[in-house]
Amino acid sequence: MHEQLKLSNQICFRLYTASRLLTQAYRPFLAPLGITYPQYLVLMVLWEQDNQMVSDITHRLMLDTNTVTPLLQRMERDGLVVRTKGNVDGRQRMVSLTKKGRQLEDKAQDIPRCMATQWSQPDLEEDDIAKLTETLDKMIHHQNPHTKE
Amino acid sequence: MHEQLKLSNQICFRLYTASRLLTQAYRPFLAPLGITYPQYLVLMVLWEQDNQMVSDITHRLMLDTNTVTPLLQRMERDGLVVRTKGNVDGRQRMVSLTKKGRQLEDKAQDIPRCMATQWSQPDLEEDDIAKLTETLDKMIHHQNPHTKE
DNA sequence: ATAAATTATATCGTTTACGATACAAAATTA
DNA sequence: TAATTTTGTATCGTAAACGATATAATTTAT
Repeated sequence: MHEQLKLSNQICFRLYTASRLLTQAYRPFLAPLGITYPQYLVLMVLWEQDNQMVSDITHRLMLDTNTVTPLLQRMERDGLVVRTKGNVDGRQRMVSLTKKGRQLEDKAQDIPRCMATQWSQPDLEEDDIAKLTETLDKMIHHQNPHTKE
Repeated sequence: MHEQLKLSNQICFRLYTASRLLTQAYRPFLAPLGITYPQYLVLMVLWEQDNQMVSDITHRLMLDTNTVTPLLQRMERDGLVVRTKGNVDGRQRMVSLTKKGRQLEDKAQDIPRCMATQWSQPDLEEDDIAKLTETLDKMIHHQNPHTKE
């Protein structure tokens, strides 16, 4: 048995699992709004600044168009956004919030607090989260094809 | 603009992104073996101990059967495992490595080292990884429906 | 023992991810 | 300007995830 091939030694497995479990924890709050977690991410990008190009969103979320385009198509189908052809550059598509998409921001307002409350626990301190954030940011920066040449 | 709804404040987005990017980093090493990352996880479970029930695998990976069954079916199709009906309990299915599946362990042997080398970097210390592991384990333990009543 | 409830796994439908490829609109070059 | 390359987005195919439901075998209750 190769020691390094044990599941218990795998950082990636931990990230994968923590990501899945935390995303699952969002579901009860997102389902009533009729959105999924990736859709929530797109909405956060647009709530922060409306009318962005598809490429802006892909960069922000570090995803590719082949993931984001269908995601946006479903969001358009569900009346959350509209996609209009860019008039400066005909290849680009501008993504804009609909009224419905904009209104969701208020409904989503409490989600961060709910989530924070839910997994506040004695053995997981503020410091741990800060350190986690810092380390994840380093890893993301290191791995992200956009941030390195 | 609700401050808490900024992407930059989202731990879950960081986990999601770090998980994706790190899984992507495995791909160049796994593709030559003809396996995906989730399949690699299943193999690690079986390399550690062969002949496990589907439920053992789902528990270990903290996944559900509706994810694991199709995963195992693809692995059986690709000749990595076989699934036999349990003779003690007829509902259970025992998953066993084939010769091919067993042989992959040697081929995968260097992957952990390759991965470690690849993202060893000046600003990401041994300590950071240890702390990350610890925090993720706490989060996973807290969120995992199996570990809490 | 027979019916009812439980359990282990499987199936189905929808949404993500992502590699590979296609396509059309710029930008560049010849 | 016509041909070529590049770029932004979309499409296609495959593999995960996961809620909901189905199925079959085991337990429990009656």
